[in-house]
Amino acid sequence: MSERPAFYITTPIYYVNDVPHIGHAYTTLACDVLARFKRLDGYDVMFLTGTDEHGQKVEKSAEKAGVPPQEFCDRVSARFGELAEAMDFSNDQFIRTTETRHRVSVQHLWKVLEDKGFIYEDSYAGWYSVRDEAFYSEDELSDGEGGEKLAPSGATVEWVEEPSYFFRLSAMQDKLLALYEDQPEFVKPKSRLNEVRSFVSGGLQDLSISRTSFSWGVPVPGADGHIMYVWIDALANYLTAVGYPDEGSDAYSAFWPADVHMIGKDILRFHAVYWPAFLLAADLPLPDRVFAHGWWTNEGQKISKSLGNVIDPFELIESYGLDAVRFYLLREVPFGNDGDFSRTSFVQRCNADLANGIGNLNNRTLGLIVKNCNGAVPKPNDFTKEDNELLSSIDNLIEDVRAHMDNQAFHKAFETIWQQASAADSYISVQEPWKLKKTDPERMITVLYVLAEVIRQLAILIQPIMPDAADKLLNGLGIGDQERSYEYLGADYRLKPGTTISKPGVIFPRLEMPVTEGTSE
RNA sequence: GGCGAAGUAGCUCAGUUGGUUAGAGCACCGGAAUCAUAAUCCGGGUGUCGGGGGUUCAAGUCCCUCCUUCGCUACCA
Repeated sequence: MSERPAFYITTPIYYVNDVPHIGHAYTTLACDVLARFKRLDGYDVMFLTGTDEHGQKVEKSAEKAGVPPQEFCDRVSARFGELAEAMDFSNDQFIRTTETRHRVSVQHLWKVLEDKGFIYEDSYAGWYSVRDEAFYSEDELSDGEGGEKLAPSGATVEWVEEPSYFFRLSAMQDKLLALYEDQPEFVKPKSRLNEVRSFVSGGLQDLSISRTSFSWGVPVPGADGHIMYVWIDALANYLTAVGYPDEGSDAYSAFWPADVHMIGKDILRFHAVYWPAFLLAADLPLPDRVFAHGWWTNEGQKISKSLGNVIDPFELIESYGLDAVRFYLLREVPFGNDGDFSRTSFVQRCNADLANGIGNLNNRTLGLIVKNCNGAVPKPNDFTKEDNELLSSIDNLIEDVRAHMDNQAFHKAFETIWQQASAADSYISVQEPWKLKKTDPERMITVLYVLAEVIRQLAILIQPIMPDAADKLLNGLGIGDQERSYEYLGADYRLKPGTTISKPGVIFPRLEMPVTEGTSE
């Protein structure tokens, strides 16, 4: 085991009844950036993602596709693996709930909960619509012409009862409220904590956690015909991945409890209420934080399959390049808020910050060095006040960036970094090295050195969000693979004079604005 | 209906415990420069801080009220 501090971050496991879309890419990207940041910052990181593969919908979809459920899962799960590859995600594991290790883990967790008295058998009853495959509560129903009950969809419903095991969620209310009180950052953003608190304050009903009406799931130990129903099965993946039920394993002792469960706001309750309730009941340590991010709209429209405006991450990468896609998604919108995806804002953002910003800064600086310093990093003379101001602000930048990253405030972290790129542009305009070439070549050398050093640190800092572009920038400055962690930020590892510099290529291509469509609707 | 959040520049948003002429980025306009992917730099605000009332020497910031928008209000994930 290493001496480094551990950091465990998870995405939700994605349901294989769906194909990968921008929402999946977004959640996992946020985790990827944080995971990469933490690795560079000296942490031993476990970054987990995967797929949720059980349930009636999967069973039905497989049937429809004419393949066994497992084969269906293999097929769809692979698509999420392809997304991870296309997005250059650095996950350490890809868990699937159909794996044996997960069955063992979740059955063990079940038994623990049962032994501690949190599980009991009863029957689950309600108004069920066969057509909608869903239960409805009494107040959602309306009366049909023949006196029968109708669902909001207009489908007829019938009263059904099936035996089911229940989890005593109702017994956890006080403990949960105490959790939100004692650990107010357990749920972020804060508005989500308010929602959760108000939900729990209103009282909790016990949770039905098994089914007998279908069979694609983890069998309930010692209860023939029962399979586990979604929550315990799905959420327990976070434990499985680090070795549970072997609480003495290296992975478990290093990584549990998780530091951040990253989720979309749609599954907040399950992570902020059910999950800690299960863990409290099982006497297991609780994760530090559940972060619920917002949703994307597409050009102002709500995204839905029926509207046909789903954003395909593969297509985006194809159109704009991976660096731009990764950057835009986490820079454009305050993380936690909903955001609107638009081609115009995409192109504007990427051109302004990437092509015209860091890309241009790199190009003009290295271009001047190649032309005027024999293609090598020059040896600087004494730094002036202006030089020291620029250098010291970038030497200390990691402090602010780290604080923002620890709050999952990605947009602020990047804003902080880009402010320095902007400061470097101001600096180069004031110093005018292209004029110094004739008037004071020694001074020119120092100015170009300062600029190149700023680029070195900027490139190190942006590795988490744009690993590929950062790699190109660092290669351009001759920075070796072993000199790219955050240890190498600051004044102690300044750029080495003499390093060969060649004419820079275009790292951030300028994107074309989308053709404006006619104003007619 | 109940609970909660929010309404600040054309757009997206910052505005600590109330305290000098309300800020940033983008967009826009003007000027400069020409090393660079025609990129960059400097300057420029045109805001009834949702409406109304109140507390205060002083309110975007506190109180009341009204309007608008959004979220949550349990077993699809």
